[in-house]
Amino acid sequence: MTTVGTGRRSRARRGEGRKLKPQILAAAEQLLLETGDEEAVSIRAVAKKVGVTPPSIYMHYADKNELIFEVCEKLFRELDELFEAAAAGSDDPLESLMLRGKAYVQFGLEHPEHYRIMFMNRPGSTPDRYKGGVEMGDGAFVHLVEAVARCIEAGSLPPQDPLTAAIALWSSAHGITSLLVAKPQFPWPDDLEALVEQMCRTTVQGLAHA
Amino acid sequence: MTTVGTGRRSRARRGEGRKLKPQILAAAEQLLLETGDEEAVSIRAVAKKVGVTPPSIYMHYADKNELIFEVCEKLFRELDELFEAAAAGSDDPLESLMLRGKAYVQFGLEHPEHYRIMFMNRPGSTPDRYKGGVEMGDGAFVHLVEAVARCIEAGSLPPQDPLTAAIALWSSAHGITSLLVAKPQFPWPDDLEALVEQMCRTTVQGLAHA
DNA sequence: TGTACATCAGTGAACGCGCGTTCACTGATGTAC
DNA sequence: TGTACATCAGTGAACGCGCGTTCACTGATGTAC
Repeated sequence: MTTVGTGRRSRARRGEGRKLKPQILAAAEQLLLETGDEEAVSIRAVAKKVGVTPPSIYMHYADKNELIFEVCEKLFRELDELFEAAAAGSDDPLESLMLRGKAYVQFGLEHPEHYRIMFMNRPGSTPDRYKGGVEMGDGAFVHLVEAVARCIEAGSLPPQDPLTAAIALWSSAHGITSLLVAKPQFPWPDDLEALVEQMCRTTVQGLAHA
Repeated sequence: MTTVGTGRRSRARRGEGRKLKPQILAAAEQLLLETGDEEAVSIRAVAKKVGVTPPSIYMHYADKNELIFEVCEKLFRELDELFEAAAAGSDDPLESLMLRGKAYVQFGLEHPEHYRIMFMNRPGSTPDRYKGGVEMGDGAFVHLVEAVARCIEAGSLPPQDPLTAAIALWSSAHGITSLLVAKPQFPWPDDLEALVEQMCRTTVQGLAHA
């Protein structure tokens, strides 16, 4: 467990109190990554990691929910950017769709605890501010729907509801990802990459023959 | 919150101590169902529900893990039986496969918290006794692989690895189920049944064109 | 048939833990006069 | 340039909570003699 910034932290100058906020956010995220355990991200643990006492967290975040929420918000933003970058890897719309799927699964496997929080958590633990907005709705999912629509326009997929098709794609990528994350000791085949590839291909294939 | 058995419980006669164990198990399961919250299933809450003091739980279960484990074990057994019954609904092997998928999703939607524990939980919370056995490995999954193999033998599906195909089917059913469970406030289409139907069909279709 | 005794199925009180959160405070820093 | 003062960025101690688990016990019940 490392401390963010200087080990022994000195109080910020007047007017510079805001500097602590991003450090708290970063500490929360790092803590999640290091421990791989959502429950390890407590106000007390975050405060300790930043090098500050627990009550001072409340100067920057109303409560624990708000902190966790901001962590998630940040992750979702990064996720969307990641997908767009991956999708840009091919000009063929169908191939680009596959790249999205693979990037999705790869993200999940590389950051299982992040993935868990984002996609496998009991709903309602997130604060009121989000009204179903963040999730997958704001960025990544909308972009996925658009990508599917482009496939249909280009004739790579037969005419169909892009929303339903996008849900199918998301579902299948999420399905394999979350099972791998939740059941690592299941007798999975050795070549995971091939499994993911096949899983994505099966769904795309299924949509192509809808 | 109801009490299992008589409200004011009288101590069991000598030699009849074993009678409490199944009641504890039932209380734990009921508590999960009623509250829809895994964290509500604490030793103390279970004891209260049975009408007994917390320490007496330890006469029947070594610790909390063992109790939770037995709850899961029971659920998995029931799940397997449910699938077999659903699959028996059609003689056509491919249709039978679809019925399995739909039964799977239906179970998840009807018992979201059970589903969460069984398929969306962090691994490692389960005790040592299970070595990857219970899961989906012992019963239901093996039966799914066999069902896929029958489809291939019958010529309903082209020759392919039944294990990989079964994983694809499980993944897609799990994908849509777990997303619906985890993200109820996502703007899902109104007709969920149609969505599930389509999801299953897409995957089967994809396997048919493998 | 009566009685001493071992056993069994629990009870009641307590342990230590980490948690989110609140409250009254402190002390360095900038600002107004 | 000097000083009183308000403000800001925190601190330290404590709150009440529910948790899993342990320990010494109790009192009814069956059994052996």
